[in-house]
Amino acid sequence: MSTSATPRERLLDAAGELFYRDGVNIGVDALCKAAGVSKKSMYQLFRSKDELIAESLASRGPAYQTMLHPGAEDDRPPRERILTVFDRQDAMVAAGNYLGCPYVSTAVELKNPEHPGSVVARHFKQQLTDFFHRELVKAGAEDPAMLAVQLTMIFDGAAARAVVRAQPLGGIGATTAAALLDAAGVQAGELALS
Amino acid sequence: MSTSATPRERLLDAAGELFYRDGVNIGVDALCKAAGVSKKSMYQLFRSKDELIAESLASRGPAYQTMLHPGAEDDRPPRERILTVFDRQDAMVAAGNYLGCPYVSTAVELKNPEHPGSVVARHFKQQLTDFFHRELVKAGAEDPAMLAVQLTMIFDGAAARAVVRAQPLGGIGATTAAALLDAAGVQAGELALS
DNA sequence: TGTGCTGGAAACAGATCGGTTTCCATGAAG
DNA sequence: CTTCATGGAAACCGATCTGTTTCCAGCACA
Repeated sequence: MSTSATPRERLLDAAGELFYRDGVNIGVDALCKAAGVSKKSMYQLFRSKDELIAESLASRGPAYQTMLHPGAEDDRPPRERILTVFDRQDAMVAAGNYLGCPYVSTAVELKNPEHPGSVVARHFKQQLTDFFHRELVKAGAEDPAMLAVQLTMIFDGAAARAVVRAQPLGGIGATTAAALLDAAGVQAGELALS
Repeated sequence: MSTSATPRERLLDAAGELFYRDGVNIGVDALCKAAGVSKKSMYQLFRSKDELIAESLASRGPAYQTMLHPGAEDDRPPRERILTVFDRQDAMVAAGNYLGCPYVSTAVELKNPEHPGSVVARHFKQQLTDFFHRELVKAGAEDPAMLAVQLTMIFDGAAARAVVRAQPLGGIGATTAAALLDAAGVQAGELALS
């Protein structure tokens, strides 16, 4: 437990990790202990545990996206940029420390779709769909909106396979996404006709 | 709370519903109250709450499969029989009482893949894959094993969309499954060349 | 040296957790 | 009527839950 970061950052980090690994039902005591922060401080920084759940999900969004999405400097064609997301997910599954999409898992545990954490989860899923949509528009796909949703669905399906520990079938997410892109005519190297 | 069924049946029914609706963290007190059974009786019938979780999941398997899979009397070609699963899932989502696949959701909440409930979840997912596989073999698909896994993945992805309450896109599961079947050459009305 | 603020340690509160036990109403068998 | 097994109601256990409060060590600043 490094004391370098501020108590708020330490709490958000510990929350992001423990809520993901042990579920949102982990106690505040364990959380504060892991963060090296007293409960008093925690309740001064966050109104409630529910707010901490939402804030920790939101705070990890950018890092999570950087981990999944290819950067702007990656100038490969849209199809490759899209498949990169699935390749990176596959790599996390293969590494063995992937317990499903943190946003979907948290939404599953919270049940209530109006919970602030569920709202963040919905927002993040939309951002993934938006990324796919942008790439598909660049590729000149015929129905980018629907295809983007389909890709997001495959992403979450692959995550579910990891959760239930189904017999691993390496690269099944990327394979399926590629099949869908093929069917939609988004081919390797194809770019918009701009 | 009907007193007609045996205490065991009442418990399994209540558990199946409440664990699904409120999550496996609901207390045994609330559960027994809903089932009209005392805790004493519950702990005579089941060794622990964990065992009740697993048994309730297992007991609901057949009914859940009957709800999703087309029956043997449905003699339409494999492609239609496969798409029926997604159509029925879509119907449940549209009806508004669908909170995701009970087996995946429970596995997400339990975290531990060795938990008896997680084992049942894994088993059920395999059964869905097996159903797809049988139909794909009947249809003479080229790689039925992989395609069956892909379809299961789409099923779980569609379930995840329902959980996070993503903007509904009617029939997206069936549409995607159909696109995949098209790409694999499993066409409407096609049957095995037996 | 004295003052005031920050924040951790820990006790506390009231509720609930999984699980066990006691007690008693009921109803069938002799 | 007596006897005995069933099973519900509810108390009880120790642990843990979210959230609050008290107390005090440390430290910047005058």
